[in-house]
Amino acid sequence: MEDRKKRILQAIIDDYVLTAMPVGSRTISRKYLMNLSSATIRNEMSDLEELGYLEQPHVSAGRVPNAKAYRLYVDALLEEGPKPTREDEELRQKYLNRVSHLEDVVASTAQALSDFTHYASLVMMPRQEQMRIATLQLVPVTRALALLVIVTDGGVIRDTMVRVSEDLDADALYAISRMLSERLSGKTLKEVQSLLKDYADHAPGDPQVLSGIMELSGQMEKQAAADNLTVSGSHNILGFPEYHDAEKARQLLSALEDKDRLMSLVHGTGGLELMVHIGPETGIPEMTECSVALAEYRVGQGKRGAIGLIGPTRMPYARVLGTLRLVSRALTGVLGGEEDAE
Amino acid sequence: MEDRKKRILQAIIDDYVLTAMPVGSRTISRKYLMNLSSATIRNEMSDLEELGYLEQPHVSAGRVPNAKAYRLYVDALLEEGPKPTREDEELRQKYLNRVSHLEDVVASTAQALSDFTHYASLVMMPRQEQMRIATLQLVPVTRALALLVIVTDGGVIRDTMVRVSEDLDADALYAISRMLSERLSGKTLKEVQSLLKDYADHAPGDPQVLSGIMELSGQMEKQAAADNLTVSGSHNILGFPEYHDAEKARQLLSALEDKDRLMSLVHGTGGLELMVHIGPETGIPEMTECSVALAEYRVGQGKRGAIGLIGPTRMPYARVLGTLRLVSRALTGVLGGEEDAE
DNA sequence: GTTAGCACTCTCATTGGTCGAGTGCTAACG
DNA sequence: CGTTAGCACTCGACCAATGAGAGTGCTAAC
Repeated sequence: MEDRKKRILQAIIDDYVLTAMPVGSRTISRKYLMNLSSATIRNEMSDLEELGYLEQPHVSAGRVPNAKAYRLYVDALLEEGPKPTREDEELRQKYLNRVSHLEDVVASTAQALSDFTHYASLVMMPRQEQMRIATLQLVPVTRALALLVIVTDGGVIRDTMVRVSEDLDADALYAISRMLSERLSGKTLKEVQSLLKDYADHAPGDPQVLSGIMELSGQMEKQAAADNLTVSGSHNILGFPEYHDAEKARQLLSALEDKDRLMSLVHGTGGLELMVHIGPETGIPEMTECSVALAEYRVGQGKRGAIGLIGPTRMPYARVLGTLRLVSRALTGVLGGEEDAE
Repeated sequence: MEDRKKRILQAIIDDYVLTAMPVGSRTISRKYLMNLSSATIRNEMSDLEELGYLEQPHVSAGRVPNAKAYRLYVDALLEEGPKPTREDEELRQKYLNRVSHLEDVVASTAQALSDFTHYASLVMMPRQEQMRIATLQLVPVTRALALLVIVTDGGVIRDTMVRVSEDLDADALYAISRMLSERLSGKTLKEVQSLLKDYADHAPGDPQVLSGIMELSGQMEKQAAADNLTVSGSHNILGFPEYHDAEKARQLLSALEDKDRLMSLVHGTGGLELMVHIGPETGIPEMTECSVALAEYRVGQGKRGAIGLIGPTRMPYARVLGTLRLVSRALTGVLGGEEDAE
């Protein structure tokens, strides 16, 4: 595509991002490309429409950029890499002085992110399967119930109740814990499951505990795949003119509450630091008019989570991606992922 | 107030709950109280307006019931007690076969509640301060960090990282855990704090651990007051005609994300099983046009949490309260509170 | 005390007309 | 040949006028 067409398309996108109104040829000629007349712009716009980058709501309205247009724009963006703005710096400052649980850090990051950008934000915790067990301990709760606490290398804690035989006292549980802990540390959950199967034969511990752990690890795997995705600040969605229609907004918001479907979206982040799903690319019908920008963060060795922002397709992608990249790097830094912050 | 006035007011409320439109005298005379003419109703309505139960959006619209009207209605309702409907039974069935962590049970209850009723739902976890410690255990995480797990009598688990001196190995930590556990079990968090102060003098354990626990219990108290309130299904709000205006909806939704303010609302449930805040009674400006119905549930001895539904003031209070009561009782049952389910 | 009837008020949806923004096309220009 | 000026045309937004409908308050009769 000729350079001029690109510049015009860019101008249209910029203006549309700003105003959320169809952009006319005259606007472009006056505000963006003063050396060209509106008639010329009209011709080019007509071409761009034919190429599939623009759409016209009705015959005498301006043009509106397309998913295809944003995609072109974003792809260029992703290559050169956005640079942080002053606001980003502020956000970064605000947040660098906290150290705590993974859950808390990530959740409050999401909160801050949505408060700050006025978009809805999304957080996916790292998938638990990939985590390796650091320690494991049984804490007695009642005579027949114990809490199995598993600490993983990323500082993530998981726990579930397991039923234990009644004649095990605290000391016995501790002994079992130590033994299991020694043998299982460094393993992933998947490995634990198969290991335990063999193990059950030689059965040096309480068989009930073993089966408890078996059940737990299965349960944890299931839990790992669900639940660890949260959306916050979804009310920000309502601030956008494209969602002034209550019914539309309702549909989007309920789609955002359906974690399972969102999950599949976030999953597709095949190893890229930044990525964007534009409109229909999300694959979720209710989300054809909005985009999801995602950034990956890391915890420990190679465990990946994601944070993201959700807004109308008409997002200021450069800004949004810049902020996300910054925050995800800071997260990775704070959480001891292998990549350096900044 | 005369019985007839009450009946008319009731009819107005019923119709308004159904239609969300101002109710005229003719409607009442034809649909609800066929033995009275519209003129009579008009006279009564005029009286009711003077008494402060009704309002007129404009001179020739019908009447709209007031917070005061709903209050009268709900008070009567609370006395006689609503009865469960078929739908309630269905909800109850759906949910009786789960046993798990407090957090999970309560959260999924909230989810189910909002899905089912199509209102936004709210859950408050029991205040942690009131909880008594059952066991306490230190789980080593790294050389210098341990996870302090506190199990309370209600099966609620809290944990935080504490820094421990590097020359304590797992066994030493266990020994400390046992000792602390023995001395602290049965105490509330408040008590632990003051106890530890005295305790620090005789210092039989690692002083670092002690100060860690001190810090933690303070932290937990703070945490207890925040964070344990969640709202789900808020998208349902957008389904109501009174929130078809995007700006209004946005304000309400952001108010619902402000846990602190909501907290104060829920707190006022001074020991009643059911309660309702109608419109301005909520004390939250953004919520003058909606009501919050709350029901209490119990965990262990005397620890109280709350579940609730949030909708427009024009809620079908009888249904809503019935459902809430049912669910809260079931919750209390499942979670081993002292009151019996059903 | 209740009701029928009537005049009055106010909202809402409809209609028609105007305005302005924006397009596409054509013809002229460098 | 690309660019531009000009013009006719289209379409939505806005406005005012209009009329129907819903609902009220009041009065007088039952």
